[in-house]
Amino acid sequence: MAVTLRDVAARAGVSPVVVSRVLHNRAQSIRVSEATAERVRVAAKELGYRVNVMARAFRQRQTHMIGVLHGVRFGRPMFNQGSMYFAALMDGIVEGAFRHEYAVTLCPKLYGHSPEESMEDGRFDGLVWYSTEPSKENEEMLANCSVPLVILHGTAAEGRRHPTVVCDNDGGVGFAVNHLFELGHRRIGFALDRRTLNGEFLIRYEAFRRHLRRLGVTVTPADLVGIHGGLPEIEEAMLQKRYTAIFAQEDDTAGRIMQAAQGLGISVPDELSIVGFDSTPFCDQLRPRLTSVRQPLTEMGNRAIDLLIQSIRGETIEQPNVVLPCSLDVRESTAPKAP
Amino acid sequence: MAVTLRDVAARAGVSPVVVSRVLHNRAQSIRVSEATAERVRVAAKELGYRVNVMARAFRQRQTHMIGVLHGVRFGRPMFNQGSMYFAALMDGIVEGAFRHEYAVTLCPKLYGHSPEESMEDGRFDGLVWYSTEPSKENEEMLANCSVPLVILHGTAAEGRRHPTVVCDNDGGVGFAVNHLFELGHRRIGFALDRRTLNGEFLIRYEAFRRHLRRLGVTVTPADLVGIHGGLPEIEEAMLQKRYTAIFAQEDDTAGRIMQAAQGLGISVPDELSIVGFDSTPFCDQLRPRLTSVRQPLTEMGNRAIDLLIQSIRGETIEQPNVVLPCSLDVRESTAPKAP
DNA sequence: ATGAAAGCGCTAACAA
DNA sequence: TTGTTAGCGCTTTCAT
Repeated sequence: MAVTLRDVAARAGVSPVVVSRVLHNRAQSIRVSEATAERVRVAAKELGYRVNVMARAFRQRQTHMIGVLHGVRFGRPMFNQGSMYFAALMDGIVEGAFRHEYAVTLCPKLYGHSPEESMEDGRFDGLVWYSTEPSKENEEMLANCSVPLVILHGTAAEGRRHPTVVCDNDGGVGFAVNHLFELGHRRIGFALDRRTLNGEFLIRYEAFRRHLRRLGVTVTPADLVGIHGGLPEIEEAMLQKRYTAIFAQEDDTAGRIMQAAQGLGISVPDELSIVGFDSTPFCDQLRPRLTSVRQPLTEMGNRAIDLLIQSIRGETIEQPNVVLPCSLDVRESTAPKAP
Repeated sequence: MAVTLRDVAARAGVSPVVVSRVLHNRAQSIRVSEATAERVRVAAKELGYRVNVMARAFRQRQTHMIGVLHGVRFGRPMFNQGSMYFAALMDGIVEGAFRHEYAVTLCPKLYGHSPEESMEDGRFDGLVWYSTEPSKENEEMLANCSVPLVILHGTAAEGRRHPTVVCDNDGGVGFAVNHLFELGHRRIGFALDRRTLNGEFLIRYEAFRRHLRRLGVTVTPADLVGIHGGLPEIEEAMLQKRYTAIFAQEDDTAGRIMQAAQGLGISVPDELSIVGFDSTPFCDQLRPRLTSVRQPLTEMGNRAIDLLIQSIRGETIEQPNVVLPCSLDVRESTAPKAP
């Protein structure tokens, strides 16, 4: 059996309360004489005392643990797969949490059928929700959550009461559009994969249209290249719509388009320029390497934790809706429009 | 205040024990009549009862949480950096843990100055130790740990009492050596970075020598190319020792050598073939892409959890020292020896 | 400065 | 089948 406060107290000839105060109390005054305190410290060391964090968490209703989740209808998160999105995000989340002395937990129940069950089972002081899909079900879950929570990839505009962190999608899309425009492109398509629709695609699509209009380029709804089956839509877009450039709102999608284009004998970037979104390491694995809008995922995770800690502490958050700037990583998949 | 067992019991007109049995007991017989049980379930639902997992963990001395750590003298783990080693490993660990209904926690205390303090503070049912350095300090920590623990990248040979999981380093190195030999290479160096020495480098180095001897190639200790400063050692190895191939026992190191060689005007793979170890996504980002021995990191993490769960359950483990096979991913950094 | 009492929510052990 | 008792280890409150 492990050594408890009681044991230390007995050895030091004091009550358990005193031991608790000496060893664990972080208040300015521990209200114990230095002599007694020293006796307690010695006893604790001799016995090899170690606090039982579960007992403490139970008693204090404070676990110093943060949970990470993303709503239903998706499987468990993968670090080393595809665009490494989750790895980049988690680096920020873990860094932030560690900075505040919080642990980060991946809990199977948060990725199961009814995460709402476990969101408030006393396990987590706070939650980071990295929403990929703005479904009604998910919004309800968020609305009903009584534990501090921060929404990543979300905005305030949707009537939520939780703090949010998002990248400047509009600005990011602007970089991509400007870049393509300056290269001489005028026929530009906006591509998305209907199977992995995220909560930001609409914002990005509207930004896309707005920025092109600003530059005097006409865009029609037909310029939205939806991919769900695979080649057919891409083929149509390439051959019939005769785009000279495509902006894909996710790197994965951009990669698929690049592959499809090459399969059709269309040379990238000579005949078709492609820009992706996220600028994950995946971009460097494509041939040619993918030009992409960089979303500051790690910093977003970091900031989300800052907001979460404030929320846990009950502090009022002056700016609860954070928007972080994007940038453009120009690689090899974009080139001047062929004359 | 949250709804407790007591509240449910009161509403259902039974004692708290009955509620506990109905809602939480997984034994074959809950020893409660179906009528009562139903009443309890209804009451629980009406009140929106949710178990307090901290209270339960405290009481049962079981947290269903697994901790991940790596010993002292290293910082916090990064997912999206360098070779993505940690991401690959964690995918296996998380998958395994979720499969057994365990949560995985990254705890700042496990990466702090004295992880031994927190290894046994009641927080974790078990630990996964992915050791990178076999220091005395770390071995002591392992020896003293009273919580179930599995060592990744370790072998039984070192007198440890914990289960271990490791890749077949000898076989993996054999693949690399055979590959280079078949390409005609005879002057082959073994490179390592002294700043990131891991517990397996010696095994790999000895395997390297053994396999070359087997093929009738002489190897001397001078063929060990140590990198700690950077260019100088690499330059010497390239220009004076006139290797036609280098085997680096880590992808990162291989990458650095590739860069250095190219800086010296040595063409890879035409003048110098390079093979790495791990075959992480990093290999695809190098130019030329790096041929590398694949270590099944994700599967290793997965298997480590299986062992850990057995250990937690107190089951006897028939085969506590798992060795998983490697393979060779041939990419672009190796070519036939120039005539 | 110190201690006594009480209880967080749950479940194991025992009793009825 | 159901209930009573007791206590996990800690900290908060209140008394001394």
